[in-house]
Amino acid sequence: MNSIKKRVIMHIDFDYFYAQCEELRNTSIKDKPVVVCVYSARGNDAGAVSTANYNARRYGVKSGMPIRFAKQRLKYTNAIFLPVDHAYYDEISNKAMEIIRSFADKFEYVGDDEAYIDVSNTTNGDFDKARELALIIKNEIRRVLHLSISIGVAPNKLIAKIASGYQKPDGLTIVKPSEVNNFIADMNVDAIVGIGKKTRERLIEMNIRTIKELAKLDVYTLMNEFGRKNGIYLYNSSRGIDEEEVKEEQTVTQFSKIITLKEDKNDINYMINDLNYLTNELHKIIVNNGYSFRNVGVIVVLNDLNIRSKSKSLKRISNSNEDLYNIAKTLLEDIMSDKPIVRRLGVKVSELVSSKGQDTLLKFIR
DNA sequence: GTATGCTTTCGGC
DNA sequence: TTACGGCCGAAAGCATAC
Repeated sequence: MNSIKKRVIMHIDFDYFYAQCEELRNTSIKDKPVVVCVYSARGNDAGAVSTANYNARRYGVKSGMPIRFAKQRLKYTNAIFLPVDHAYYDEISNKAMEIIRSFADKFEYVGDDEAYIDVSNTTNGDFDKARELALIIKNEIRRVLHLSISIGVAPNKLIAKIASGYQKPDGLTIVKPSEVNNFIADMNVDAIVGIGKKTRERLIEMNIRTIKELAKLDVYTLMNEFGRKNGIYLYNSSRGIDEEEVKEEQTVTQFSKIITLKEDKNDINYMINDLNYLTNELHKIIVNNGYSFRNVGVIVVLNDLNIRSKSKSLKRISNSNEDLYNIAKTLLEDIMSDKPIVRRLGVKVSELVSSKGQDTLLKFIR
């Protein structure tokens, strides 16, 4: 029968992924706090924490934290600090994704440690079968790769994503269609992807904090307050409704490259070498992936960690290194006109067009 | 006024 | 006491056109 079938969507999330990878190749560190770090060029342990295992998290260590802060917190432990090794993590990620894909009707890669799969056909819309399948996937990933993952199973991507984070690590949370509304009712509105700080604050002003409170508003009020598109989105998602498909091919939208300067600079003349390096490296990435770009941006992080950015859309697409450098230089001159003290410098390109692409080309012919 | 698209900032991992 | 990456996509802010 080809009638309408209940959708069964899984969101799969690898637990503390980078740190877990490190535990894999050196099992002796497993019982210690493990902190995977991105060290900057400044030495002295300058840099930030990328991921930490749960032994480290118990001490309040979390991603984004300065490395030296993490060291302070773990001073009296036998903690292990390691530099990120993306090549190695990618290798493991690829193997894991291959296994997950083999169980999926449709597979969507989200990142190194995250994927959605649609298993509506495989499970015939049956959430009990879905639970068995999720356990099989977890077991298979554990058997082959010795890796633990968390899975959320739900009727759509929105709820599956919330469910995978509901119990971690090594979690499995099933939310059947009839359970969706109870599952989200008491959560804060920002559990919904798409509700950020501003929207949350505007809702708080309307005396709305939880999803069930949000669901009491009618769609006209929401459209009036947040615009047509956002209003409808809020109306639906507060009811656990989300029609987004699991997309086999999700397209890259930007590439960027950012570095921490060896020392703070407030003079563009001392930043030109770095800018040249960044645009050259970024250009290699663009070319290697077979893209052209229509937007160039420059990002600067000041010594007080405030951020400034400028970007520019091009009249026509380009893939030239000269264009990239010249535009980036102009943007940087603009940013540096009042001589702020700069700590980090980055360049990005967006509005990408695959050079081999067919359909994508059409919309750029004017 | 609203919808759309472009620019800038935010936030997760 | 302080301490601070490198990416990405999403959200927010703003400009422009009807």
